[in-house]
Order: sequence, then C-alpha cells, then structure tokens
Amino acid sequence: MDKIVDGADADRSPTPATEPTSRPARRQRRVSMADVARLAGVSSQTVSRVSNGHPGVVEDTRQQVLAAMKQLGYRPNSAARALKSGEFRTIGVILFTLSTTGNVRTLEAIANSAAEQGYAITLLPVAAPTQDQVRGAFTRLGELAVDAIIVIMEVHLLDAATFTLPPNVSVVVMDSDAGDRYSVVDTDQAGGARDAVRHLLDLGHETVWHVTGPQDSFSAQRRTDAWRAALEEAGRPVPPPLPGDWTAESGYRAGLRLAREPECTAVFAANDQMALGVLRALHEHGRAVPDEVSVIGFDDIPDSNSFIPPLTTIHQDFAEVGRRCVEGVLRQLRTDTMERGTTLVPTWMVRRESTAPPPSGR
Amino acid sequence: MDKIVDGADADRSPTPATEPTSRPARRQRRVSMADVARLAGVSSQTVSRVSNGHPGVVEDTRQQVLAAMKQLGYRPNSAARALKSGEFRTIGVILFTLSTTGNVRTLEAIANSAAEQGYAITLLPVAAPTQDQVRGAFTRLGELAVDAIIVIMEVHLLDAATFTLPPNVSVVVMDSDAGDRYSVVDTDQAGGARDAVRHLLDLGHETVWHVTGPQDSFSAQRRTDAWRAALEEAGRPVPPPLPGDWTAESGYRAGLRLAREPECTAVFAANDQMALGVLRALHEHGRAVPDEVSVIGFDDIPDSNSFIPPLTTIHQDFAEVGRRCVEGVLRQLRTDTMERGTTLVPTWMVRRESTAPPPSGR
DNA sequence: GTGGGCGGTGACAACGTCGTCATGGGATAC
DNA sequence: GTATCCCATGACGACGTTGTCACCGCCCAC
Repeated sequence: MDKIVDGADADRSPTPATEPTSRPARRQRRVSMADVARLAGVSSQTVSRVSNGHPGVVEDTRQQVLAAMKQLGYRPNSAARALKSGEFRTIGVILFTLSTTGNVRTLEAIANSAAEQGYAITLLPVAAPTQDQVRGAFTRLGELAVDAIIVIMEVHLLDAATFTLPPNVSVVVMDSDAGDRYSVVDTDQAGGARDAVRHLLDLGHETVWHVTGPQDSFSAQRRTDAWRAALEEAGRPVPPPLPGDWTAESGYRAGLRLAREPECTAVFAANDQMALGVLRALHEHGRAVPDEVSVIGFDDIPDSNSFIPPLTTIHQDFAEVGRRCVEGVLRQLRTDTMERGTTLVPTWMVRRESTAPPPSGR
Repeated sequence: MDKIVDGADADRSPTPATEPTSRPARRQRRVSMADVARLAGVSSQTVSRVSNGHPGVVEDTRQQVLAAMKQLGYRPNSAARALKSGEFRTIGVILFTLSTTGNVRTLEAIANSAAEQGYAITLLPVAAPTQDQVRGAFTRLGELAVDAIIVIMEVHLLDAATFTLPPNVSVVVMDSDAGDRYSVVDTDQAGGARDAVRHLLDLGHETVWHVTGPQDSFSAQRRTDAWRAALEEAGRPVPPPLPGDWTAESGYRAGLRLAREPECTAVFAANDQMALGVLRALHEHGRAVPDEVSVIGFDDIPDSNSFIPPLTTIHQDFAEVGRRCVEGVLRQLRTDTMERGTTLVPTWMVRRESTAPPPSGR
C-alpha cells in the first residue's frame, strides 16, 4: 500500500505519468426514452419500437428518432428493460479460482459462446472453498441479475454450504458426478485418463505411476479411478498414487519421490502444470525424459508444447465444453425445463516428446 | 460437434453417465415483495425495510417477514432495484483474451476486489482485436448493465473502433499510455524492466538481449523501451530485439536465434511464458542456463518456479493493480467525477536459479 | 360516395422496489 | 387523566421500458 508510486518514472516515459487529477463532475441524469421522444416529436412508444427494431414504423419517423437518439447519446436502460421483460440476458458463472488453467479456458469458452448468443457473463468468484465463502457467494448470487448459472466446481462443495441453488434458475454444473440432480457437462475424464495409461502401456512400460489432483475435485477423482482401472484391466501392478493439488509445485514434490523410485519408468500427471513440476524434479535428479522416464499430462495447455521436453498430453476440448454449458443452460431457460444427466466431451491425445518406450527394451 | 459422446463410459463410472432427460417445467412466476407481504400480513414497504436492514421495524414483525421470505424463497429483484436506485452494482471488464496470464491474474484480482465492495463483474470478451469485433463489443457495452468499466487493453485499439466509451460511465484503463485522457492503472513496467536489465548487468554481463511482447501492447512497448534505456544509460551495446507475442512458442522461436549467438550471455524475456520457450530452445541447443546464458522473465507466474531451471523474474503485483482499478473506478462513481492520470504499481525481482554471472568470470 | 380495413402512432398500465409522507397507536410527562 | 411526542407501519408514486389496446387517417372496394 505504502509502496505505491504515483506518477513516478516521468524521466523516461514517452508520456509522463501524471498525478491523477479530478475533473468537474460530468455526469448528468441519464437520457431516457421520454427525452428522445420529446426531441423527435413522437411518443416514447415509437422510440421503443425503433430501439428494438420492431416493424410498423415508417422510415421517415424512424430516421428522426435515430437522429434524436444519436444527438442525445441515448442508451436504453437495461434495468427497466429487464424489469419489464423478466430476463437479464446474463449468465452467472461461479468458480473458486482463476488459478487453474482448466477453469480459465472453460470460462473463456463460456464467455465467447455466451457472447455469440447475446448473453453477458457475470463472474462470481469464491475466494476460498470454505463453507462461509461459498455461502456468502450464494447469498449474493441469489440477488444477482442472472437468468442462469453455470457452476464450475465440485458439487459437494455446494452442498457443504447448506445452500441450495436459487430456484427458478437454470443450472449447469461442471466437474461433478451430480448428473442425477443437475445437468452436468464435462470432459470425458475417464476416457482421457485411460488413453494416457494405455499409451504408456502400449509403449512397453510395465506400469504407470500417477500424480493426482486434489481429493475434492471430481475431475481429479475420475482421472485417478480411470488410471487404476486401466492398469487393473491390463493386469498390471498399481503403484501408490502420489497426491497433488494441480500446482506445478505439488508436481515437483511428487516428482522428487518418483525420481527415487528406480523401477518407475512412466508417469501420468493429472494435469500439465503438475507434469511441469515432475519434469523439473526428474531433470534435477538426472533422470532423462523420455529416455529413462516417460511423462504424460492432461489438459494440453498452450505452454506444454514448450516444456523440456515438449509434453505428450491429453487434449481437453474446452471450447466445446464451454459451448455445451451455454447451450444447455439456455435450452433450459427457453424451454422452461430442468434437465439432468451428464454430457461428456471427448478428449484426444497429443503426442510430443515426453513419452517413449522404457529403457533397455523392457 | 459430431464427435460428442453422450452418456458413454457407463461401464466404469461410479455414477453412470446418463442421457440428459427433461423434467416437467418447474418455473413459476417469481415471488415478489407483495407475495411476502401478503403472507406475513404486512405491507410490502415493511418487507422492503426488512430486506434492506433498515431500522424502524419491530423485532416481532421482522421475524414474521423473514419467515415469510424464507418460506416463499423470496429473492429481491435486482432489475427493479437497479431501476429505482439507478445503479447496478456491477463493473464491466472488457478484454481481448484470457490467454495471457497477466490478463487472467488481473481479472482475478479485480473480481476479488469488486466482490469485497459488493460489486459483481461482468465480462466482456472481444474475440479478436479487429475493428468490427471491438465495435460490436462496445455497442453491446452501451446497453450493458454496468456502472463502470475497466478496460484491459491498449487504448489505441479502442480508438480504432471509432467508438467512444459510453458517456456517464467511469472508466479505468490498463496497459495504456492514455493517462491524459483516462484514468490509467498499470504495473511499473519501466521500473521492472530496468531492474531486470540492471540485475543482469550487475552480475557482470556485457549486455542483455531482449525478447519483446507484441507491438501493439503498451506494456510490451514500455518494457522494450526501458530495456533499451537501461542499456544505453550503462553505455552498453544494444542488441537487436527479438519479436515475440507473449506465447511460449514465440519465445521458443526467439530462443532458437539466441542459441546461435555465441556472444549472447543474458536474455530478458518480456514475460514468463516466452522465457519458458527461450529456456527450451537454449536447452535443446546445449546452452546451459544459467551457466552459459542467464534468462530473466517478467510476471512471476506461479509455474515459473517450476521451470528448468526455476526462473528469475520480475514480480507483478496483480492483486494490487486489480484493487487499484476497482478503487479508482468506484471513486469516480461515488464522487461523480472523471479522473485522469496514471497510477503505477511497483514490481520487485524474484531471484531464482536462471541467472548467474557470465561464463569465465568476464 | 361511403364503409370497411389496415397501417402507423399514441395513451395507459404494469413490471418490483423504495423514498416520501401520512397515519395511528402507545408511552411518557405533567 | 390528558396532552404530547415518537415510533412502527402503510399508502402512494416514480424509476424507464414495453405490451396492449385504442385511435386516427388513408386507401380501396363496392
């Protein structure tokens, strides 16, 4: 706070930074339809029709109204519009954090899809996944000007808040197994994880070690379950999973332990960031990737192509997930129904340079 | 689109994925104050007072109203409230992309600060920085239910849209030198870049090479300018800057060229992602970091601690920037004034393992 | 020439909330 | 016991927009 510099650095700047200065107030009462109507010499009803592109306004009148709108800088008041129409044309997105790439990519896709449909996105971040935080967010949510809600978090955490989602609001949830109670859209976590494991087994590895995501994430759970199932299905030993929390740092810690396991030749990290940490740990301990140890991630974040070595990973189609979320929520809104069930979006593997057959042909 | 799998994967799932099913409509007309008032046997005015925590309601009555509200699941209608009060308690954020870490971190900080102040965030993404896109966004923006706007983009691009920001809306801009026309909050780009260069010079490097951000980014421009100025100030040769676009991939391409410059011992990448690409390129060409070449980044993204080697970088205080943006915009809103000038938030260096003195003592 | 129909426009009400003012009843002080 | 004051509550209207319906004038058909 006290370290803030105002207007420093004037010596070198092309445009010298200046002290913030106040200007005289400039905000006058907002211009309403009535004002436009008066200027154009018509009724406000006609202004409304022009504003909404309704037919039944003669071209001459229309031009006059448009001119008046422009002259006064008229902007329709969306509050009044929403009050009358009962819809805000806004979708609320509730999520814990923008720190994980998955959330961000999904949010971006949601925002773009929503924009295409003429909907805006209202962000509802929950700082920390504590009960109080979530409850607070949902109390605010209740008053929020949204027609629908997309929840990007494990639904258990919602339940923990002893707060049910506002009634009369359509909801789509991600990262959840609550398909029996909500409409859920998700990446095919199981399929992706299975592909990852099979890829490594196909390369000739005896088994695959696993760095998990956080326990309370359904996605993480699913990936771990599928990893175990794929190994068991192939009749391979199942090494103890190493706990992670999506961060590169936790991946590094897990990687330190893996580096000490001489029989470990293949690792499946539950996301790319943790894979990054694993790569560093292995590198620091002189375990060459992929010659000695293969590493595969999950997500296909843009940076993963620049890891050392470039990471083989499971691509998530975030754009499709986002699109499906928006579609789902708007469909419920329009048909006035509530849907349940799970929609899965497939993944695919992106093979780069971090996976190879195990050393000495094995 | 046609690759989407609905309800697949039922074999292994703890909760089998199911086909989305429709339920009978469940949405009834929303309950209003009048409904609550009727049930509680009071006037809607009293409900209003309870709802807003206004004094002058006897405890007994209050409890009755609260009970009625709970029973009916009453949620205040924010449209009506906004219409009456003239404010939405919402801040619009317009940005191009959520692909760069800086934007995301800033957005997150803005969202958190805004939430603290009881404001929601409405996201206004602009898919591509073409004139049409921006103009479209701003047209929508004009009708948007926001009290204020924070622009996270170079203001030149706004101007290109031949569209002025809606009048009567307070605005704060980031990544811009338009402090003479708007209120601008920014990281002290110049200071940070200067620190980065000086750090490398202090280590004994003859000069510092530079991978730039995109041309149309003011932040990138500033970092490049400060890099050049710091070198000139020290009387060092100024190598040709290598163009980048914030992505790791572009950093890799620049790194390939740097790897071929034998006299290059120190690199300043304009962000951490590009530094990641540089690290890979150097690694692939057998140029050891930091023993042969030092690399410094800018941003201090969480992953940078897990790069190989962990990256020395300039920390940006995104939280502070976000807070200042929100503060600025709300201050303008409350005082009904328009501010101009630039506020700079200082950076600091985080020293990790990617920088060291140049080889052979030089 | 007159009646019917239709297209363009305006008047009015209502959406849900909250500020303002009015009202009524109870408590306090004499 | 009565006058005064205050506090709790209610009635009413307005915020800006839009749906509904009424209206007016014109054109066309008979």
